[in-house]
Amino acid sequence: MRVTLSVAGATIRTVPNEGPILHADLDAFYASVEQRDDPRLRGRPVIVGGGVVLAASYEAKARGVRTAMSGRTARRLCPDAVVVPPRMRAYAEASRAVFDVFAHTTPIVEGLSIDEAFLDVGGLARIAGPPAEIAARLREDVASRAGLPITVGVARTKFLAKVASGVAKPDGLLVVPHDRELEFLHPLPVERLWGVGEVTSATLRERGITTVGQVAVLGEAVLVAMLGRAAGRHLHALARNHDPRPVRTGRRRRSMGAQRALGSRRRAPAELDAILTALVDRLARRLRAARRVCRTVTLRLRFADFTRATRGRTLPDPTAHTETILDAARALLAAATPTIENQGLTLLGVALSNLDDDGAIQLALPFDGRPEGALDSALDDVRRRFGTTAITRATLLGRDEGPTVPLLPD
DNA sequence: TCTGGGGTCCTAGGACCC
DNA sequence: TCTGGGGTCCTAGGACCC
Repeated sequence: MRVTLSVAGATIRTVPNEGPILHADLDAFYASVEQRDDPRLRGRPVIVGGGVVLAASYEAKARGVRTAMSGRTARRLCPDAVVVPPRMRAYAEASRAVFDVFAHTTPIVEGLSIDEAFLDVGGLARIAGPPAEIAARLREDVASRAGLPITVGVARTKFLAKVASGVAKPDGLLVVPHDRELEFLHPLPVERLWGVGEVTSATLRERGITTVGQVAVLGEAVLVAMLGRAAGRHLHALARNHDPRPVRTGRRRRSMGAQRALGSRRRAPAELDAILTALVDRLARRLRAARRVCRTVTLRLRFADFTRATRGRTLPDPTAHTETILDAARALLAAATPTIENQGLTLLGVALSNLDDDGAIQLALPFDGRPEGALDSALDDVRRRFGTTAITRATLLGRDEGPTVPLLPD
C-alpha cells in the first residue's frame, strides 16, 4: 500500500507504509520563532545570536551560515542577514506549546531537547489512523497552534526515525517503510549515524569507510578495536539496523550547568570571583526552582590555547544552598589558580550533577535554628516578584555584566 | 573561521571495602 | 611476607549532540 501525502507548502514525500515511532524536529527553531513573531523577517535571512550564531533561518543557511559559526564569518557569507538577540523566554514558551501538541498526540513522548522529541504512536492505529496520518496531523497542529514549521520522520526504530527527519528537513515528512529500511540506510554517509562526529568520522574515513553500508559489513570486534567498546558496539548495531531502544518518558535531567566565555583579556582574581559568584547564584536558583538538589560541583575551565579542564568535588550531603555550592566552587577555583595564571583563562563554567529531588533530603538546621536555605528562599521570592535584577550582590555592583558584543555590528 | 551555551554518555585509574 | 577478585564511588578527560 502506498499513501501519498499532500500538505500545502511542505516538502512532500511519498509514504508507502507505517512505523510506530515519530521523530519530530522543529526547523531552525529560534529563527522560526523570530520570523513567526515579526512578519518583516519572513522570507529573509535571519540570524539569532550573541557573539556567535545560535540559529539561522533557512534563508541564511542557504547562504552557508551555520549554527556555532562566528559572527564575522556569518557576516561575510550573508551581509544582508537580519541579526536578532536571542529571546530565550519566547523559545521556552513556543517549546511548551509544541510539546502540548505532542502530548495530545500520544502519552509516550521522550523530549531530546527544547526543539525535538520521539513519539511512540504504536497501538494508536485503531483510534488515530496509520502513523503517516498521525505525523501529517501533528505537523498541521504544530503549524496552526504554535505557528511553527516542523519536520517529522516516521520509522520502526528511533534511529531510523531520526535519520528520516534529518533527510526530510526542512518542513518535511518522511516515512521509512519496513521493507525498505536497509535500502534507505546503507547508502547514507557515515556521519548520519548517531554518535559519529568529527573524530569518529575521521577515523572511519581514514580506513576508506564512508557509507553506513560499509560499516554494516564490518564485524563488531573490528569496530570495537577501531572506536572503543561502547562506540564500536553502538555503531555495529545501528549500521545493521538493530536499534531496540524504546521511547522513554519521564527522563530527568542529570546535570545543570552555566558558563561564560571570557575572551583573551586577563582577568583579576576579584573579577573571576565575581563571575563565579554570578554563575553559582544563577545555577542555584535554577536548581531550587526545579526542586532538585546536587552533590557534585564541577568547575569548567578553558585556557588561552582552548584546551579544556574540569575540577570537581562531591559534597558529603546534597544541597541547593547557594553559599554551600559557592564555597565548593571557590575552593576549586583557588586550587586551579596556579594553572590559570600559567595558561590564561578564556572560559569559566560551573556544573552541578549527582542531582536528586529536594524531597529526598532533610533540611539541616544550623545553630541559630533557621534552615540554611532561609536566605535563599527570601531572595528567590523577591526575584520572582520583582525580577532577577531586583537584588544583586554588592560584589557584582558596578561590574559590567551586560550583554556581550553584539553579533554582526555594522 | 579563532571558536557559545546547554546538555548526555563513556572510559580509565585510584581509593576503599568486603 | 606475599597477596585474589569483585564491587562502588570519585575524579578527570573526551566524544558527541542541539
